[in-house]
Amino acid sequence: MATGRTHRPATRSRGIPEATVARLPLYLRALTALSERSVPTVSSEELAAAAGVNSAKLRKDFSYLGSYGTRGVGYDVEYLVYQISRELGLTQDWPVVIVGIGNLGAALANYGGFASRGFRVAALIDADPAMAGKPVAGIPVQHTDDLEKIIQDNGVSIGVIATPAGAAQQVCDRLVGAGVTSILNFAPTVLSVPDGVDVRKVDLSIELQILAFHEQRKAGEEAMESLAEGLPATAKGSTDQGPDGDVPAVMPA
Amino acid sequence: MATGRTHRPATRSRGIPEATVARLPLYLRALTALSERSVPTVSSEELAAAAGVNSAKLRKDFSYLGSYGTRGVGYDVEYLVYQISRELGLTQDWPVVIVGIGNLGAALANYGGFASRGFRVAALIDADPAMAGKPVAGIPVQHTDDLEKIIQDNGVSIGVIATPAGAAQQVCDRLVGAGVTSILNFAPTVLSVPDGVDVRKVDLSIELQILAFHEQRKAGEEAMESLAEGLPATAKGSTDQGPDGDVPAVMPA
DNA sequence: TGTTGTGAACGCGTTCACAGCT
DNA sequence: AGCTGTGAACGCGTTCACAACA
Repeated sequence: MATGRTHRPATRSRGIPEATVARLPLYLRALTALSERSVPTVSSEELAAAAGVNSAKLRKDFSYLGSYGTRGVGYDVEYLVYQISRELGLTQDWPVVIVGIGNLGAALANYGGFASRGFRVAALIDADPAMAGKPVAGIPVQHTDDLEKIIQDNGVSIGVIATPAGAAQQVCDRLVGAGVTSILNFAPTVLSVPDGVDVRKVDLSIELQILAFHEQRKAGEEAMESLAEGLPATAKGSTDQGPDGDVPAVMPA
Repeated sequence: MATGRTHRPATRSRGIPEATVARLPLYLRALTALSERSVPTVSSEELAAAAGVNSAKLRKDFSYLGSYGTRGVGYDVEYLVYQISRELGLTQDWPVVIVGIGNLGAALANYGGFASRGFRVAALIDADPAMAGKPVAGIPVQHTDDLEKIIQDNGVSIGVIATPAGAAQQVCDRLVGAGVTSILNFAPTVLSVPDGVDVRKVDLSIELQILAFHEQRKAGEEAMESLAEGLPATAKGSTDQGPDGDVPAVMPA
């Protein structure tokens, strides 16, 4: 992946697996909910259930951060919230720009979960001159011409691309040129970026296609079950019942 | 993950790895672009570059589908488009409902990539009576009360949840109760569903937090490099330069 | 000659199961 | 007695490298 390669041999201990990183926000959300209910401690079992993972995985994940639990007791909620927040870099403020203020861009700008966790929408940028100055979610839209200046003035290192596919690479190049090193891409295109820049993508149509694949398979199985219908009902598989409940994880390159 | 477990021992050959399934839409997109430019064939190398993966991975992925290439030549674009579409179940029409027509729901309803590939927005549903009847993206919004009837009348098996977090589980339960077996969840909550129902989630705030983690790390490395500044400039690691260029991939739940 | 298809090696992530603390 | 922390086993996915073949 484009994820900033580690360069140095790594001092060991600073090696949190990517899969673990992807789950930390999940744990943090569950912990925050517990914190709001003033729950003082949780066991790995309870927290895992709330986050939708299994407890062994959760414990191993936490073990990469350090030994923050107490044997026989569980984890201190407040303390864990702090540790994970710190690990994720949420104790600092991250100014973010959103480029492309169409339906989606506007929705993102209005999204509450943004401000809540260390992220601040520093600016909205659109190529349409007619949009310029118009406030969206209380923030005036600025024109693409000023992109570089906006990035630099606000010290932005995270950019969100919500433009049409055709404009995405160009916007990406300008963002990167202006100093952005992390990009969240909603446009249905593969972005190419220099080494050291992280890209994560969110793609509605890909998600739907993956669902369709499984949906189709289910339909096929139903048909097969219909065929086996009249049969003496042997152990027909009963939907297997795996431990269930994994969570998607956007994997890096 | 909640992804439909395979039940039966699997006839072998029907075993396409989940990671491969997640990349098929990517290949399909690249192939569609080539097709529009009337390119007749591609090599694994070219196609892989367009899709942002490496060629060995692409060839192995295709090998799970069958032997659709020609040695010494490459792959026939049209043929591959068809094969992948069929494999993903896109040769049929998938009616989809979107629940929660706020900013995001409206953006999704307006999203063009929907209709393009086998998906059709069959209905928009919202809990706000004031929205009822109002058209969004040309489709009249219907009230939540009629959810079950809408699902059944339209034969919907894929639902998109774009409600606030608080309403998501309840909406999910009703969708599943009405027969939906695949859910794309935009609400920031862990949904619990019975076995056999697939859930994929798209979570802006999680994505940003993952980016923040890497961003923070980069800042840390810069600081370390500053420390090494005055030094005689040994091989300072030169960003290692791995084969580079992968792309994130949203993994299933 | 050029490119696919794939066995084999490898590495990462998950799960198991239990030793180690409280 | 209870729950965490983790070594070890396992399985999936990626990468390598080359044989097969048009």
